[in-house]
Amino acid sequence: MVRPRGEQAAWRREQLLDAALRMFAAKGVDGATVKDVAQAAGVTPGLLYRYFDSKEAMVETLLSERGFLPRLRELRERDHDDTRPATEVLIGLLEAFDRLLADNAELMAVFFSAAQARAPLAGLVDQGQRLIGDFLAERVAAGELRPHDTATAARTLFAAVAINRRLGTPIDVAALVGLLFPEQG
Amino acid sequence: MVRPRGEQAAWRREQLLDAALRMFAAKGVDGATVKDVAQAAGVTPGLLYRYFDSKEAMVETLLSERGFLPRLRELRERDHDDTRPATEVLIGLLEAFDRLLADNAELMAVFFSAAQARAPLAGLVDQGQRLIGDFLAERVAAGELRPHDTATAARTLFAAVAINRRLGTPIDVAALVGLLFPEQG
Amino acid sequence: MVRPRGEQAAWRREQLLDAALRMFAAKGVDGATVKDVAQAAGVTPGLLYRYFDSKEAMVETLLSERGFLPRLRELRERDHDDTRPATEVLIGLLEAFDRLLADNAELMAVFFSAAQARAPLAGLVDQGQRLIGDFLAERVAAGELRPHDTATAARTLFAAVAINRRLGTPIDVAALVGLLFPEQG
Amino acid sequence: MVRPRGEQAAWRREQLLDAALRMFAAKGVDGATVKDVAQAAGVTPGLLYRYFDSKEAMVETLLSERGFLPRLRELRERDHDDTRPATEVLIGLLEAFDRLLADNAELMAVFFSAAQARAPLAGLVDQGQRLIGDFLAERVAAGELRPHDTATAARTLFAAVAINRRLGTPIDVAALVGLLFPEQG
DNA sequence: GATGAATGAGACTTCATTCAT
DNA sequence: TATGAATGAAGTCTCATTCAT
Repeated sequence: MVRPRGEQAAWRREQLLDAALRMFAAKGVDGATVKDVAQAAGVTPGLLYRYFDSKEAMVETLLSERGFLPRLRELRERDHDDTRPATEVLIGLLEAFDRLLADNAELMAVFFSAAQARAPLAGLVDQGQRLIGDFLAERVAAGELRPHDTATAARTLFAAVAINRRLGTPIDVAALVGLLFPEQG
Repeated sequence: MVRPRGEQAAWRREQLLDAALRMFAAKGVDGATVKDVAQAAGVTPGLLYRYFDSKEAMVETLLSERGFLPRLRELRERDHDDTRPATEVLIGLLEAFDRLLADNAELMAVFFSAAQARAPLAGLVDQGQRLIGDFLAERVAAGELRPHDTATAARTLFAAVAINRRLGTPIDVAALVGLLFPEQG
Repeated sequence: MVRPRGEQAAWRREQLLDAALRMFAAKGVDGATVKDVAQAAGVTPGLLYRYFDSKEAMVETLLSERGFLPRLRELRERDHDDTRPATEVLIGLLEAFDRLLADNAELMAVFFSAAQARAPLAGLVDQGQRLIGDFLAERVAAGELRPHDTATAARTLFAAVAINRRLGTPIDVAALVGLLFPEQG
Repeated sequence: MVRPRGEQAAWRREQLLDAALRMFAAKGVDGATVKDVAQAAGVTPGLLYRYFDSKEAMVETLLSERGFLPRLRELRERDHDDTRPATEVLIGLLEAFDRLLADNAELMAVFFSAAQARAPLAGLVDQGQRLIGDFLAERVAAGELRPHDTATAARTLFAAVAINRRLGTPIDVAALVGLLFPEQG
């Protein structure tokens, strides 16, 4: 297929992905029809096929191009050599992460809805946990935090933020950190 | 419609639900066809409609009749007046909970797959968190555990167990509890 | 796919093939829609898919199950040890062949229309030519016919009958045979 | 619609017809898309519609403008008062005809593929048979060939050449003529 | 109680055609 | 003249659901 090129084409492509994201999140990947997506974008269904090979391809594009990983990496780099106290940095990190999930609630929904999308979801979780775990290990190594099972701690922190955000009942990150590192408060 | 009655009918009904659960978990609610379910049960599609109004009704029945709540309630009652140390009981509780999720992996999948299943899922989480939260509060009141944000702690513990079980990477419950209550070890 | 079984199912299957043959012949394989075929059979399009995997499969079934080869073989066997004069038998053979094509005009049309159906068509021609060629060779060997290029003769006789039948301008078989074997008249 | 004029326009028109012929022959008239044709011509689909009303119109143009008749007429005129022996001229005539079909294999394919192309095909056959029939009649009248059913002979010769060329198994024209006119060898 | 042929609605997708640029 | 984004109609196929047996 010859895909449209040029500036306007790029814009249209993004617009279609936006619409797809919205509909897939709202109705589930299977529940939303190509017609739904087209209507949401204000075009006719046929047009989608000038930009994507299939509905399935739209989902994949969404998952890969709009995945969390790029933004997760940003987070990692930004907070890398922060000199503030560990708990403060950790709170910032978790809040940023929570915000990331909040901003991408629709994408989250697609992650959960996409039929065989267990892999990308696991990848997200894995990356997030590693990000936090590495940070904890650093600060333990630096003697700032008491020695502890940093891997389990990371998984726990991550899980607490993620599942509660997903359920629309965001957790108080400061309280969460205070729970695991009371001595630091 | 006249629904079948009697002993054999009840058995068949359960059999159909079993098949539905299996197929819905394996292929997603939308991905599994009525024919899939019928085949899995060794009957023909038409028969399903003598036991359920629609495919949709099968999902709802699964979600309500086979929900976690009954088994959650069992957990709550069983461990109510346990006299062992708090962390020990907590570990037992979380492990039981983890097992519950493991035993019902298929049901979990349906919970996540069914578009309209957000509410029941939230209910499960809510109940689980309350169960743990109440227990923590009890033991804080009894002076056994240090005063802390028991609600947040409950949500955290629950989340850590649930999400990791869901992802097929179960967490070490003892380590988890040790993380939140190190002084108790 | 579980294909219908039983007597009525077999009947329906044939009925659908009949309808398909009719429509494919009338409008061409590409020109006739599944809906056309279904309507011609007095059913809904969906039903076709209980009996055939796809439209393409219908064409293939038509070409293989309703091919000419079985009937060609009958011809061959029937006239094998005929003791009448060669030209008389030959005329009978060609007439039978002409009738075969006439009776299956629709199938012929499908043969010509089916996208990549060059192979079956070539097969038909090949068989027909061989049938005639073998007969001629026999009678030459028996000294009844003058020695000649029997292969070319067979191809010629076959072609003359076939193409003219196809074009709706059937040829006079006796005249045709008289042309090639004037001494025998 | 204003059709392009001028020299370049005429050239482009031919180029588009070339591309159409190529694609229609390769994939069948229904199988080849307008986009296929445009791509084969190195232009975009929209352009076709400045030169032709529709895809259908392209087929018709191909059938009428690129028909065999003009070249058939050439043949007729060229060999009109040939003084060579009848069989020799006949062989030349059939060979020229065979070559004509070979050169236009693609056009032949379109003739067979296009649903509505029965008429032009019949016309071709008719013209070809007449051409040969007239020649035979001439030579019979001149006393050079024995009296025979020249019409049937013409149809037979024509059919033998045409069908075998179409099937990619060209016939030996000299052998063919020798078959019908052995006394002339 | 159980079957499975049949339906009807709708899903995804393709493609000839148009039209603003 | 030429482009190619966009449309609308239609095509193939799937599937939840019904119903005569």
